[in-house]
Amino acid sequence: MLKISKLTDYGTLVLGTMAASPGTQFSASELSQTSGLAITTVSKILKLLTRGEILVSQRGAHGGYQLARDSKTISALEIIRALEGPIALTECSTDHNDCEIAAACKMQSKWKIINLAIRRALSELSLADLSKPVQHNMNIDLNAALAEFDTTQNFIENNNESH
Amino acid sequence: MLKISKLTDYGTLVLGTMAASPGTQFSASELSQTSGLAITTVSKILKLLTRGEILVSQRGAHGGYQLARDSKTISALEIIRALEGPIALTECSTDHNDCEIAAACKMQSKWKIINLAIRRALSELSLADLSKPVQHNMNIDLNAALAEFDTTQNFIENNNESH
DNA sequence: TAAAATAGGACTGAATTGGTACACATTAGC
DNA sequence: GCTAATGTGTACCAATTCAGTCCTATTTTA
Repeated sequence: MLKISKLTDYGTLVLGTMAASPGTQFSASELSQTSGLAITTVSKILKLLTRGEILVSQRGAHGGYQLARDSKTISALEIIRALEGPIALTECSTDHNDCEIAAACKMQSKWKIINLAIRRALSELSLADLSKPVQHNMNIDLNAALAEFDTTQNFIENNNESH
Repeated sequence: MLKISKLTDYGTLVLGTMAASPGTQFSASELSQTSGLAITTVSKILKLLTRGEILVSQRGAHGGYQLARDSKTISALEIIRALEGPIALTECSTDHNDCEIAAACKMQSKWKIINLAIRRALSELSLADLSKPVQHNMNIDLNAALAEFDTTQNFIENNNESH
């Protein structure tokens, strides 16, 4: 619940190391040593982060990884999304397409709004913020999130199936 | 990731129904019907919420459940905690007591601070807020959370094992 | 061409989650 | 008291997710 997976945790650790030396290229084995994590695990993380366009990779001998851009422009949300996959906003459509529990759909589960609010806050939190001593106010604005949510919801209703 | 489990989602649905009629007692089967959820599932939820002191139960024939107190004084955090168990703040001590990855511990994973901030915000969000149209500003104050985190951390270090 | 490195995908064991089942305890009403 | 209705507790199961590993390309440097 509201938990960050270990992979993401490790990811920020690794990214933190990289953010400390901008423009430097690190190999997976280097990062494995500095982080104390198994090289296989680090590789997996680096792979995912590259796919998420947070890192750029250089293949071949003397290859490695480096940050795709300034750590100030990399958000916590991006990192989470890269390492834990896209965030399922509308899990309703996955299971029961006939939607027996219409009442539940009606309720429009406020959690989604809260999630959205949190997500919004995370998107405003940069890797640089994560690496430095915290001196940052995360502001979660439920009203803005609600507006965003409604837009998404309308989109879904206009384009999709039941409920 | 940062997701609310279905059980919690269902839980707020059920609680929402109950909050709409304060002081009324509902049986599990009633709530099953109004929510469209299986009675077994609803029972499980109600049981957990009772254990979490969010509901009070009346056993026997014509028994049922009702809110333990005013919905304004029931926080989203409590609901989550009741339905998803205590939030593991210090997962570090669970796995590797010898703590090979000291570097990771050093980093003190800022996620925990963020989690704490979110948790703090959730504790200020009441069931009443969840049931009503949203007109509420959730404020996540990382600095306050950081202070709280440090206190917890010191406590752990003073009373516990390695690292 | 050999060595060093990333890329992709498959696989596995463990943990979590959602849901079910059943035996038991309690109470209301006849 | 008996019985039906209802909550309690525990155990269980299937499905999914998660963390981690491994193997086989592919790319690049020297």
